[in-house]
Amino acid sequence: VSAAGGPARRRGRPREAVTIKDVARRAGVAVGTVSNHLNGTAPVAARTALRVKRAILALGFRPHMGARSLRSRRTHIAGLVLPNISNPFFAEVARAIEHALWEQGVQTMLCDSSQDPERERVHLENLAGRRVDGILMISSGRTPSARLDRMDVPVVHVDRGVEGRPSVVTDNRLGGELAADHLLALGHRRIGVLAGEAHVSNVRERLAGFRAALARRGLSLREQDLVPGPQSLELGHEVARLLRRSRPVTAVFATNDIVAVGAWRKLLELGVRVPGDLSLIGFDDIEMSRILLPPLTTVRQDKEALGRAAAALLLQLIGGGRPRTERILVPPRLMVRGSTARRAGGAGG
Amino acid sequence: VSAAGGPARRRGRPREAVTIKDVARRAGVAVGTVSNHLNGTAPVAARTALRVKRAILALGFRPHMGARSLRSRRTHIAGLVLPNISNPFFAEVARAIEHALWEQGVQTMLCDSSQDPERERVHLENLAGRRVDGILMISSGRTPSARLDRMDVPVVHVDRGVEGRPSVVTDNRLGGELAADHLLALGHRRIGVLAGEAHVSNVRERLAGFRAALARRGLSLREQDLVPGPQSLELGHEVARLLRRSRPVTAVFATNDIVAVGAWRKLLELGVRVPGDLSLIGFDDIEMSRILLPPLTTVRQDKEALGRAAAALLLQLIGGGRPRTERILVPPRLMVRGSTARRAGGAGG
DNA sequence: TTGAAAGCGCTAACAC
DNA sequence: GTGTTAGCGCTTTCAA
Repeated sequence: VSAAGGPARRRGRPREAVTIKDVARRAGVAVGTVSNHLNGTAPVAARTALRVKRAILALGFRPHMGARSLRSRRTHIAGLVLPNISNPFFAEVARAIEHALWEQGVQTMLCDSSQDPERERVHLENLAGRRVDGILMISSGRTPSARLDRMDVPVVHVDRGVEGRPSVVTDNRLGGELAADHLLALGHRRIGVLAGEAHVSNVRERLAGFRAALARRGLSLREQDLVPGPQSLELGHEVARLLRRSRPVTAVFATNDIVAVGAWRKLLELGVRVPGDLSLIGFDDIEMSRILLPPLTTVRQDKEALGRAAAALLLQLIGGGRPRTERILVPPRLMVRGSTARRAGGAGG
Repeated sequence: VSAAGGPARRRGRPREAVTIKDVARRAGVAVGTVSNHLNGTAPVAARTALRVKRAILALGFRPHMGARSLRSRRTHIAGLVLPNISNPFFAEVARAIEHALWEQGVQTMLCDSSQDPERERVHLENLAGRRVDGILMISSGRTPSARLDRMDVPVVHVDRGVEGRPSVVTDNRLGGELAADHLLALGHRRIGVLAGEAHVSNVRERLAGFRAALARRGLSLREQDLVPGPQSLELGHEVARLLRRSRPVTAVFATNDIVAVGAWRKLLELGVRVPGDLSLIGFDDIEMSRILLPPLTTVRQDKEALGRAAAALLLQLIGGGRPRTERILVPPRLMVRGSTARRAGGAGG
């Protein structure tokens, strides 16, 4: 054995990387043995193990995950594609996902698509190129189905489900019903909706549930009382339009809390009292909803459950076993707070 | 040329991975040539290039980034370690960082430390094991310096600077001064502070600036008017304590907007009018600050600039060139909105 | 138990 | 211009 090369001398910043080979040499064993020790692949004699351990410590050896992945074909990375990490709802879901994955030794590659299908495409491509083990995705709602077909990595949709693909979503339809039933029980009959965009699946579902609940009472949503548009504070401001009707609405359902907050703000500016003059209900239950005064009545999504279930489903898919169900529905919960009240001066029923 | 193997038949989910070798065979060229074509490492004849291109398309070949990294010693991954992605300020910075890195072909590994030094340690270790090209880090403030020393990857601190290490931070000291000067100009003399924790560097800096501005007027912050604690809504609630003094404060400086929002909420509950009875100023300028009524006067941090500068600095460090400066200061900006006003009934000056 | 050696998919020398 | 080949750091047969 020649002494050529010498042990890990450190120069400059990136100190000479120490490899499993260096460890083997120093411990006087074969690289395979070090590997076995590291992974418990095969039994290693206690004495040998000790020497290996010492060598690792002395050299400050750290296994190279990339090289490991090349052989094992597992990167222990999952991609997380979402429309906007600054959106508090997505951020909370992202956090739950990151934590759940991390507990299983999987790291999260953050991909912010800005709700842009093209950017989403590039991210998907990059993730595939990295051979990530799987992908969790809150879709822009405009992801071509063919693109998903071509992925040779398991993809689980979160929050915004996609027909026929593994999805973990809140029972949005039920959520919509909860919102409607709550307002109806308070005597409201003329209800406006700040709706969101039709290509976002959960918006459609919430609306469907909402309409169904109205229909059960023989009521229906008048098209003029529905304001579509991207879910944002600005859409919330449109609440003003719903009040300029000849027969204005007495309650408003916003399909998410951001929109509801926008409406809340506008109403305050306009001097419309909530819930005195108008009841307001949102969806999601982001932290901010609790803070407003009056606090916002809303349909709560369990972000933690959403994230954990999505991570778990993805892990199952990666594991290869076809799981029992590929569509997981997380129950929503009505949070009655201060922004909704019985219809003023109404005849009721 | 034998037909053995045949073209990419897809079976099951993970379709037989097609490698550069397959492409080479199909195009009837050497792997080196394919590589050259892919990377522009060496000129490739137009005719050859065309055949390679065709083969790539036909086979649906996608270069394996992992294998590539193993040779090139560049993963094109940066780690992003932060205390809590659900915190709107961190989320906005994270978004700016992700976008800036992405534009340079670098992907972001999200590591949420939950402000926990131990979790932070494991994340740092994982990132090192992955041989990420660099790390951007919003430290828990309790990261042992030795840990950072051991990293053989460039680390850039964001938002919370660390003495003697590459950092990109808002000029927090100046920010603190801006806040104080604003309140002083409005005639306030007795000012309370909802402070945060001393191990967070930017809290210290903001406080120092705040104190310095007071001192210039011959004033000083009385210890009893300073409430320390983790920056959260709950700390904001403590504003009540500042009002129970024999000579209560007329203005309050919260070292971040979350705390300010907590205070705002508490004050509303208590029937204390803002800014009529009490002026309130925050720090950060998160989206929510604009939405409250009255909107919150605050010291704005430019999250976009912070993120971009941090990404740029990290990229420079990775490139190897020692950049001009390793401590970048982003200027803050006072946003005067509705939550501060001239001291009521004060004698002024 | 342990050692030797063959790759994982790709890049980078170096020949031709 | 293009082909060949030696690794990058690791796991995983297969022998010994």
